[in-house]
Formats: sequence, C-alpha cells, structure tokens
Amino acid sequence: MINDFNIAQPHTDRKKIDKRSRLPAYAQLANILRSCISQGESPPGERLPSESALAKNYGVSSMTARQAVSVLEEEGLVRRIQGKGTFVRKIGISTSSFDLGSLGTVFSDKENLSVRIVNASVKRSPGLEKEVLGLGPSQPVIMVERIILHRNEPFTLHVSYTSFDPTSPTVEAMLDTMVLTGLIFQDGYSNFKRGDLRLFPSQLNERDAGLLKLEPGQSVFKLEHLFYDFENKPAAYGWFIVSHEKMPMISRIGIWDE
Amino acid sequence: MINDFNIAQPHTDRKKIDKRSRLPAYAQLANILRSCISQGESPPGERLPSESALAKNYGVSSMTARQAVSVLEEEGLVRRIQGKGTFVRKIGISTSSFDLGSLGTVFSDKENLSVRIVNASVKRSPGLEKEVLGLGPSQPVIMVERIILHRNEPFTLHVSYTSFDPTSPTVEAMLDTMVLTGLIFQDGYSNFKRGDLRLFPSQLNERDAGLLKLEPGQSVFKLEHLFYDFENKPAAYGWFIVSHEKMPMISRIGIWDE
DNA sequence: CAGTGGTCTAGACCACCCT
DNA sequence: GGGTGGTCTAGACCACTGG
Repeated sequence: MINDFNIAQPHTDRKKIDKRSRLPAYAQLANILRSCISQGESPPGERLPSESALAKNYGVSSMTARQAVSVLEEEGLVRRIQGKGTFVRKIGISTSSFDLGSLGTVFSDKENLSVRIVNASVKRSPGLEKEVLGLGPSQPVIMVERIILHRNEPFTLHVSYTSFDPTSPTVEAMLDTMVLTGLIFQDGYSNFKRGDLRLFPSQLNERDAGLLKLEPGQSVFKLEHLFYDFENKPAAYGWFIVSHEKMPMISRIGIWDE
Repeated sequence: MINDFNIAQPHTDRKKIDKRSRLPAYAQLANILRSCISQGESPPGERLPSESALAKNYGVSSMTARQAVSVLEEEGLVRRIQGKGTFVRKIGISTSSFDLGSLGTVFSDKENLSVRIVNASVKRSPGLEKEVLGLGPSQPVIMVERIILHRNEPFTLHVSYTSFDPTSPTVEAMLDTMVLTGLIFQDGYSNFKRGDLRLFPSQLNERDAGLLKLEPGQSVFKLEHLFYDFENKPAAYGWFIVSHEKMPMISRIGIWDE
C-alpha cells in the first residue's frame, strides 16, 4: 500500500533541482521542503517523505537528501525519529533560544569602544565572591569595576573578581582593560576552558544608575559569568549590568525567510 | 615541509578508534579531538589537523572525519574557515545562547499543571495590542489572562490578545485553556507559522505580585510573544510574567563534559 | 517483515586561500 | 599549485519502529 501515511503531495509534482546552480543541491532541496512547510502543504505533525524517497524523487544521493533534511532540523522545523520518519514540528516557545549577538555586535565595533575603570582594588575581607571562586574568606581577591562606553555613551557596567595569585596570568589580564574583549570574543586573549553564564532581571541602584546615566530603579539585565581555567578552577567571577535597550534579547522561531 | 603549522602533536601518537564499539566512529573521533582541546594540547587559536589528515590517521573516511569535526563546530569549540583550516575557538560570551528549556520542563509535567483564568474579555477601546496585531483602534480584541499553576503553586502569569474574528480557529483555541501548552510544546494545537519572542527585565506590580504570590517590586522576567498565522498575519500577542527562580536562564560555554 | 533514520565508505570535483 | 574545507555520489550495513 502506497501513501498509507499522509505525505505532502507536492513532492510528486515536484520542483527540480538545478545542478548547475551555484546554490548547492542540498540547500535547494532544503528550500523546497521549507517552502512546502511554509505554504501549509506539509502542516505541523505531518511526516515528510523519507530520505530515500527524496533522494530518488529529486535525483540526488541519499547523503545529499539527508543533508537537506538536516538543515531543516537545525532550524527547528522538523524532528527526526529513528525508525519512524521525519515530522514537521509545531512551533512552540520551548524551541526558542536567545543569544548575545547584540553584545557581540557592539563589542566588535572596537573603534567606538572605550573602557573607564571605576574601581580596582584588592579585597581581603570575606565575601560571596570568594565562595564562588573557591577561596578561603581571608584570601585576597582582585576586584575591578569598569564602565564600557560605546560611542562615548555608557553601554554596560562590568564588575569582576579574580583570585589574587601573582603567578596567574589571569591577574595581569584582568588589569589589562582590553581583556574584556577576550571574554566577549574569540579573537582576544583567553585563558579559560569553560564558562557559566546566568541572566537575571534586576533593578538599577542609585550608584550604578549614575554610572550608566540611567534612572535609578529601572529594570535592567544582570549577566553573571563564572569562567574556569584549564585546571578546572574558577578563575573569573563577575557580572555585566546592561539595559535591555542596549542588549535586546530576541528570538525568532518558525519560518521567517522566504 | 611537514608540520609547518603548529598542529597539536597528540594526533600522531594517537588513540585508536574502535569500530566494533557501539559509539559511532565520528563520535569517538569527536571525543578524542575534544579531549585534546580540553587538555590544552590544542590551545585556542591553534589549527586542527586537516580533515583529510584526520581521516588518514584514524583510518576513517573523509566524510566520517568531517562529521566528527562538525560535532565540535556545533558545540562552538572550533571554527571552520574554508581554504585555511579548522581552528580552536577561544571561548567568549558572544557564543553563548540561552534557551527556555526550564519552561518546557515544567510544562511537560502536565499532571501537575493547572490553569486559572483571571480575566477574559472583549476589548473594543484602542490600545497598543491592536497596533501590534495590525488592527484598527475600534476593532475588538479578545484578552485572556491566566495563572498557570505548577503543583498548585503559581508559576507564571500569561496575558494574551487575539483579534476577535469569529471565523478564526484561533479564537476558540484561545478560550481553550489548554491551548497554552500548544504555545509551549510541539505536541499541542498550533495554527502558527512563526513567532517572535522578546525577553525583558521587569518589576512586579501590586496586582501581579498578588496573583503570583510574590512581593511587589520584585524583579522578574517578562517574555513577550507575537505569533503569526500561515497567512503571515499577527495572530496572538501577549506575554508571560515569571520569576527567574522559576525560569533560570543559564548558558554554558566551552568544555564541560569529560 | 519492510520501512525509516543513522552511520560509513572510497573515492570525486569544486571553491577558496596562500604562497 | 598545493592544501584546505564544502559538496556529492552510489552504494552499503546497522538500529530502530511498527505491523
């Protein structure tokens, strides 16, 4: 019995793949499939034609057809289930993800970036940051507080702590104001093997508001970070304070391009 | 000239790939490469052996070696540059991404979920939500406000607006309290082709705090959504109010598993 | 059992980068 | 020109699902 499943029909009276095109075959096929979903011809929940069927119908090898389906899978549009098939996803909030691309955009505009040190000191009294860094309450930590300015306007406030170990390159790096870009980008200095980030909603206190030229009490993002060195020891703890206007957290799901 | 580049040496006195293992060859090779990075043997910025070299050295085909490298690329550990090579990334904040998995976790626990309608009405006066939905100021919209409870504790407050079009299935769906899960999951009802999500920091007002059993003025997340139907018309606008304790926004970068 | 996705081969050619 | 990643083939076998 053929077509026992509900399989989108457009794949029979099909568009062709132009092998002379500069667009790779897998991308062309991905576009065709995405279009079928977008037009509602392959509605959510429905099964796509099998990869071998796609390969035969569109005259490509199975690996190529598979690659095309992988594109849609990475876009979150379909879900593969081994032994059953590939199914069109219903869009849902839980498939969304937010990135910090807007931060990256600003920080890659290095010509318009500057850094102002607000505070730099060695702290010997106990504090939460020492627990986070795995230090004893009497071990000294270095605290550095900076305002990062973009086009001469305050962009974000960064507070960071590292253990005061004079043999560690992290210390020197911390005091180098430009290490900041190392935390943000891939092209800077970086001693770190891994990191943990956490985003909170927060409110500006008087002092921070003044530094950022914003209103006290305003809702802002607090982005905490804890980076570990290659010995798996926590090495840099701190946070960024930044307004949601400067760092919009946006996520798009489903099909936007056509 | 061999080894003109700085290429991590462990790939010469190499570990083997066990083809009888249940773990696929590409995954084994990915683990080996990840381990090299993790141990600092392939430090950030350094070039990995070429895919063809990996294939030869580890006795797999080029496609398999390529797949192994793709794993690391998706993990954000390496960056491929055509014509140049594959390079170990320095970790940076901008590579991180946050997902709403914690929301999904709670919402998939359907047995312990319940919904309480706080407010449901048709609004005919002008308002921002009508602009967002592309409606005229006098066209009616349906507003539904619900508390979603998890284990009988308030979890999030959801406010949503849809145009009051009696022919649209969205209306019925909106009034069905269970449509909510459709927005969260892939297995629910869904009329939507795409959606736009935006996360804000916010503060609880008196009323919402009471509904959520939290303190007024507390910092919380506001998650706005705008979903479009398959005719590309905005169809559902609204937001969730949820505390960061209930919806932690966490992101890990670099190498955590070993 | 047949059908599906998942892995894998042993090559090939291309586009790109650098020298 | 030689090396790199990017695409592609025409198959193969495996693991899993369902009837």
